[in-house]
Amino acid sequence: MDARAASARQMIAIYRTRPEGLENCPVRNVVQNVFGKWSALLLMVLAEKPYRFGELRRLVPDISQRMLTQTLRDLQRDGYVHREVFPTKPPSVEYSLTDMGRSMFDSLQHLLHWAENNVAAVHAARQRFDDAEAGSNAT
Amino acid sequence: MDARAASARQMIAIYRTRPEGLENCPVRNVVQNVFGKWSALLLMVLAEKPYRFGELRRLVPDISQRMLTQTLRDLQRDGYVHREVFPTKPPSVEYSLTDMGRSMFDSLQHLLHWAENNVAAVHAARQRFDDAEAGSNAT
DNA sequence: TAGCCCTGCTCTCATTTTGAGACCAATGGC
DNA sequence: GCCATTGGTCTCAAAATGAGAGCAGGGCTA
Repeated sequence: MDARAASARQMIAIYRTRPEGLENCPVRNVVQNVFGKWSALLLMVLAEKPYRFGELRRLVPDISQRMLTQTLRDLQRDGYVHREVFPTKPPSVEYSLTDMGRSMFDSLQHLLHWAENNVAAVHAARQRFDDAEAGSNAT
Repeated sequence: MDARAASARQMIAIYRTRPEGLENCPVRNVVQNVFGKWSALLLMVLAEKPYRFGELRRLVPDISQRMLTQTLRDLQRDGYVHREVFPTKPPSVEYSLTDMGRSMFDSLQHLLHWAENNVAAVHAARQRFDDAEAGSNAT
């Protein structure tokens, strides 16, 4: 009917033509990395300006060094992030968004803005759900 | 400078004012659920039309029944999905997008469309990365 | 009336992913 | 010599996920 339904049908169609399974749906394959636990947050930080490894670590203190390394490498592999090593002593590494990363982030921004504008509505929905659940449990 | 950087700064600012940690960043808290491994896919399917539990299971065969139940409950809790039980024998359950779910999905769509249009570019970037890595390993 | 199937789940256990923190090499300052 | 810096990797524990059995309540068929 509308673009929304058409897109869903298209993705489902792509999906169902492949008996091998959903891993082969190309759209999902691309989106999956952006949906990683830390990906969006790092992209958001890097959208502001380039940062060094240690700076990212300080800006996002609840990420482990291990996951920071891994997430940055995944984003670099997909072409969203550029990694540049400077021959200082000790060597420093700077991460920045590529043009493709900026292009993708512009699309991601719509969802982030929706979230900013609807935090209260989502929290209200959660509250209603939890209250209803507690009520039915207490019966 | 632009909206992109302003939004990042805003989120980082919200974040840094809370010594308790990033879990309290309201935007991240909301977005996290949409970024779940199966959330976007289910939203996309439900954007087409309402479906019953078993239908969703057949449409997305590589999701486990456990994760389907759990993801649908999370989406329902956040107010994106409506769950309705019909008193048939045996009872059947229908899941559909709420108005809020549709509103959110419209924002998510931008990213999905970007992915559809850039699958080839991402795959090319991955190929370059993997080739470079293999080359440096073989040195 | 026994046995089997359907619905939409939940429970258990194995595998995978993530987190916490130690360790590393090279260098600079004291 | 000794400790701190850089950007990592390695190991082991905890958490999330997958695979598959079990379950309740009915309707079929025989």
